[in-house]
Amino acid sequence: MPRSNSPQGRTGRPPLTSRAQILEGARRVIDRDGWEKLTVRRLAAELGIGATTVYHHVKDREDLLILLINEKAAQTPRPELPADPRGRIIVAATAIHDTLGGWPWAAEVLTADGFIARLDEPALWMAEAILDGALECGCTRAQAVDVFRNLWYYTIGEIFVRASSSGRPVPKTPFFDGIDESELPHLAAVGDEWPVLASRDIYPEGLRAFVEGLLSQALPEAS
Amino acid sequence: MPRSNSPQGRTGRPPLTSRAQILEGARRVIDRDGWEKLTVRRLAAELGIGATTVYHHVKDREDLLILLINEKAAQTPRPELPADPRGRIIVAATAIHDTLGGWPWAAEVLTADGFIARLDEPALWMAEAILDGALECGCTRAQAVDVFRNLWYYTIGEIFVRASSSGRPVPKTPFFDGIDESELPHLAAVGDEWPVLASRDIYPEGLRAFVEGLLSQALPEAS
DNA sequence: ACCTGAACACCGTTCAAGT
DNA sequence: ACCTGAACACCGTTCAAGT
Repeated sequence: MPRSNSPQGRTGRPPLTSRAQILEGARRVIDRDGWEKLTVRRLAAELGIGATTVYHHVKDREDLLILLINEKAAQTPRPELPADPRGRIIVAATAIHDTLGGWPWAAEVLTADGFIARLDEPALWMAEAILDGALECGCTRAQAVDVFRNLWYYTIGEIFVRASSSGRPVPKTPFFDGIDESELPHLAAVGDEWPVLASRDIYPEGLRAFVEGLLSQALPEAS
Repeated sequence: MPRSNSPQGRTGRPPLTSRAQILEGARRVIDRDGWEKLTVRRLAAELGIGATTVYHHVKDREDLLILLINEKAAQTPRPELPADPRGRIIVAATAIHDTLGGWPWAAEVLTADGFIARLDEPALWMAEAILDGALECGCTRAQAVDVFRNLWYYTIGEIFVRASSSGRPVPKTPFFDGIDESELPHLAAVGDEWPVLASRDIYPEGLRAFVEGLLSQALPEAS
């Protein structure tokens, strides 16, 4: 796994494949076949190289995904951050949500512990903005990190559910079939309405509610 | 995939393997080798049968996991539900969290759209309790479903992150290495403290904050 | 009706060897 | 230094055939 910006003294066979080409091929596979089909072997086939060659340019599959995420983040323009600190938190969390919404596979890699240390600066401004907003609201540093983590859990959970729901057959009706009405009256009452209700996007409102709750818990006597 | 409780007129070769034996074997594999190792082939090997035989008793891998979840839920005792409706929401969500915390693989299957319709009654009382609590707090039915979904996203997100963090090498220090201090001052200030802060369990407090936020948003003028 | 091995169409990763 | 095919150790699932 050589660095592209290696020191002067190069020797040996010149590279035929660059890291940039690998990332480009990965993007092509994702765009054409969907991210489930992005495998090391298929990527190699796309580039017309041996599967093993890929391992000379990226450490492993996870490394490939992290590189792809950082590249994507670098290309995504940052939204304007409002003056209101709560607004900044909301805008930053929504930016995470929107970015990952189109790339649900990224969420998979981003659940790993310490993932945040592997991200580059363009991907980290969102975390910074959330910390900044929470601190300006009066949170301690630890509380601000808690706010970030809690919003992260919520956001990633929503994306996972959305990701595994899309591309599935529409749930059949009757929905709660054979449910015990006396034991589960409310679920029975919702019944076939469930799929309809569950298809609504509630992230923006849920996020707002969560931010309110987190801040008022952290600062019970705020001005 | 024959039903165990099939009607009287049975003919042909008697079954050597039952669905119950399959689930038992699956539990053994999970307990001994970890859930990542629960594959159809390994399960068959555990039982000393051909991999293809498994498909006579369960539809596919996902079906196997759903059966396992329903079995687990049936064995888990239900906690006492407090009289306070908010308390009921918290207790039910915490029960989901605790149950899935030990079975992170279940979360994978439970993100699928319409998964809730495939659960049996013992697994559904938690959803019922959350709806019940929200309705008693004055929510409409749609709002109550929103409360459930939002808490579900948060809970499943926390479990995913926890699951992929456990069993990993402890993140190296310095944590945010080579970070741009002028661009990301708060992240730089947290620095090596991040892994310590991130290892704290914040689910209970986050849940409480979220419930507060959701209910006060749904009922702005509540008594 | 139930069970089977063989086969299909894949995975990620390592290793010794070639250029 | 870079690239390779072969190999290792797996996957889920289907299908035609056996008992």
